[in-house]
Amino acid sequence: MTNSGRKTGHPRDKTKAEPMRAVGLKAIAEHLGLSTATVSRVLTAAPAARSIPKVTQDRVFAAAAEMDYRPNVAARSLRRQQSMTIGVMVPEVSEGYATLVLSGVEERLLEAHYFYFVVSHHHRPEMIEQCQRMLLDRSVEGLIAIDTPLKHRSRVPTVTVSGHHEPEGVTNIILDHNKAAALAIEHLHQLGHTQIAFIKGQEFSSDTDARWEGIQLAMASHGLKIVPQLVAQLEGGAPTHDPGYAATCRLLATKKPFSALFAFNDVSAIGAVRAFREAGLRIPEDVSVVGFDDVQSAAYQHPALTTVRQPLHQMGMLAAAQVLEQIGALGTPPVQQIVVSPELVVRESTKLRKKHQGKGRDTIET
Amino acid sequence: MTNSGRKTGHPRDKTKAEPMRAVGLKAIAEHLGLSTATVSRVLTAAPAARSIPKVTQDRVFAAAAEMDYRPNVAARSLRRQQSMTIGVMVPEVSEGYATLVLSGVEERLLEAHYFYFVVSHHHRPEMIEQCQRMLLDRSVEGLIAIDTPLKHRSRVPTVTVSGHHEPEGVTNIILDHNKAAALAIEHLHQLGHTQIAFIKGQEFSSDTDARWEGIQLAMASHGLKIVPQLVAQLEGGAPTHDPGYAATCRLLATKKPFSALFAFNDVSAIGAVRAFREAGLRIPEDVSVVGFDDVQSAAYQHPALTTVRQPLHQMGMLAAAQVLEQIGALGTPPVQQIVVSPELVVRESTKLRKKHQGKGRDTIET
DNA sequence: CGCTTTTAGGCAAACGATTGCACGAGACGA
DNA sequence: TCGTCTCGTGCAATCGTTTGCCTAAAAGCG
Repeated sequence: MTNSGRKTGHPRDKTKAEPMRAVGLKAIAEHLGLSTATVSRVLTAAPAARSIPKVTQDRVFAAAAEMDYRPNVAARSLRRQQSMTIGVMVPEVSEGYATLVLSGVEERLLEAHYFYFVVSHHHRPEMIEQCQRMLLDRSVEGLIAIDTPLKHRSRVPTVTVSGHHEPEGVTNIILDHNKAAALAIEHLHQLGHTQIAFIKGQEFSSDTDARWEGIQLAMASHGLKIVPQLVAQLEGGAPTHDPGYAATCRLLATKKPFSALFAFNDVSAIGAVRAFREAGLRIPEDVSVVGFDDVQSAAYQHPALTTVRQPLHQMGMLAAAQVLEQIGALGTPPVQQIVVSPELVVRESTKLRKKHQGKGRDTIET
Repeated sequence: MTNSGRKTGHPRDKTKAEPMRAVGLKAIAEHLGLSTATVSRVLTAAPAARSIPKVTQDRVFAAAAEMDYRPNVAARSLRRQQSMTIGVMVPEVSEGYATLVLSGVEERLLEAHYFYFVVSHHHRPEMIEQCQRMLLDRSVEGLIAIDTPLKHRSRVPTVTVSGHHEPEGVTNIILDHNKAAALAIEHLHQLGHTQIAFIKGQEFSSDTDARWEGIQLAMASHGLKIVPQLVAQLEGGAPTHDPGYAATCRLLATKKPFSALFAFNDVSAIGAVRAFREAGLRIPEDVSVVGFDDVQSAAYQHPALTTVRQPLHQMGMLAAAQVLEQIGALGTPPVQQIVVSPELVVRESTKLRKKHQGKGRDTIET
């Protein structure tokens, strides 16, 4: 595929093989004429360090700084029985949704000096099982599952982001899908749209059902009917716009008229836009399109996508905060569910419905 | 910002407090009437296990499986002095470029049973310094720096992806920027474009200079001149299309005519497209645009972006492979540089130049 | 002045897996 | 029959920190 040329390697660096073992407590202790116990207590600000006089403490700190002491994590983990690491499971690393959440997770975790392992399972059920185990084997202290359905809970605190029907004991960070659907439907309804088509999520996506229920509720409360032929479901797991494109083609093939589309997520919405365009339909003049998530590229599209924004970064932070809380059993009690609110971002892909349609695609409200 | 409602928490699970310590070698050994030494040797397939009879080995394996033995990573790391973990530094986790590389890294590392920590530095130099230290403190065995300029090498094998001017001893996975530029320029030239505008990368981006040199070479070899006014530089670190938009506005403000733009990356190209459109210019009819990287959303754009693709996933795999190789001092010798080839992906944003321009923006070749 | 605290810090046992060295028992060659 | 090997396994030290328990001097106090 791509040629890979190689330049000469640098010689295996055997020069001045520094046998300089990393400095440990031992080294500091000897250097100071103290015991490792004392040094450890000072450096970790252990309660027992209260009885150690200020001057000694300062000597220890000074020596540690000067000798550039770095505690050995393996030893510390072994002794303290904690790894300062949590595991994160995602469908794909390269995809917009998960990485946005991930950035929130990272931010919050690093504050607490925790690190995280990421593993992706590409929606393969046996893989997600395996991921869970691999992470536990690495003795993570907690698990965050992003858009990942868990079969059973683990021994460690677990929180899911956009999980549904999770086993007992796992905390779920979830979007208020009813509100989300209401936001979108209300927006479209206000613009005069009554014939609305939908793209449902893939079966494996945890949000699919909850969102659909929200849509049904919202449609009903606006006195609108869902036309079965105007509902298409995403198929295939690839995180590309193709499924959305295909679903939209199916929608168009039914010849049922509609003036607006509410897609399951932004990337399928983008696929839909392309399909519409190829069918000679203009966005938003002929069809209004509402996406979901508000991934970065939604705003860059032409037309810029009107979408329901999920506070993904914040959800990541909440997830991380929850795990940390449950690990440390800190102040606040663990909760079962945290629901966050969506936000409608109106951009260019939605527009007031034409009263008299030009293409025979729209219908006039009765 | 978003309301977060909380549902009742599940009670702190104190029921049947399992004091069931995780099974260790000790447990297996006792259960079998052997010593931990023997069990360890069998399970790790240590050389000394050669003298252990098959039947004993089988008993050990059986017991381990049945008791669901999981080695304690902390203890193993402590003893073996290896963490089976490598550290990855990226500018942002949520951004397309880095995550694509990351997915390659992950794929290759997991095969070798290695995990990785990710930290992002948001282009802040003091942060990248700190990241390096934090990762080393976590005793990673190797470092991968993605689009991240390193000040000095670490004690561990280090490989950069798209790094330039790196300190001695770090391996660099790099794109053939001369070829990349040649691909783009040649494509545009063949389409009849001679007045080409450029968007250079931000100063902090490692690729900026190498790419620019490639462009100069390519332009010269095609007998084309680079017009200084037609060169704008990206400013600001945000991973959004705004810098590209702004740069393009500056380009347009010079009133210098041009019929094609070669952007530093896809997201800036997308920003450029928007700027053009707002200025009443059509893509590709009035201006051809070439992006760079081929991030996911490039293909979803309207018009779909012609771009120079970097094999990012593969670069990630190569990076991971190099680190592993250098860690294990396996067969192949370490190399200083691996260069991969770009690929031109022609989509919809470039087009044969009009001979007689409609808007007075183009020039006729002399 | 005796007695109880407090102050200051050391000893040594964990934590769980790995590994160099050793040891007893049978096999084997002289 | 007496070494000498190889086989099969165990002992115990080690990796670097943490921490419960201890000692010993100094300080407080009635």
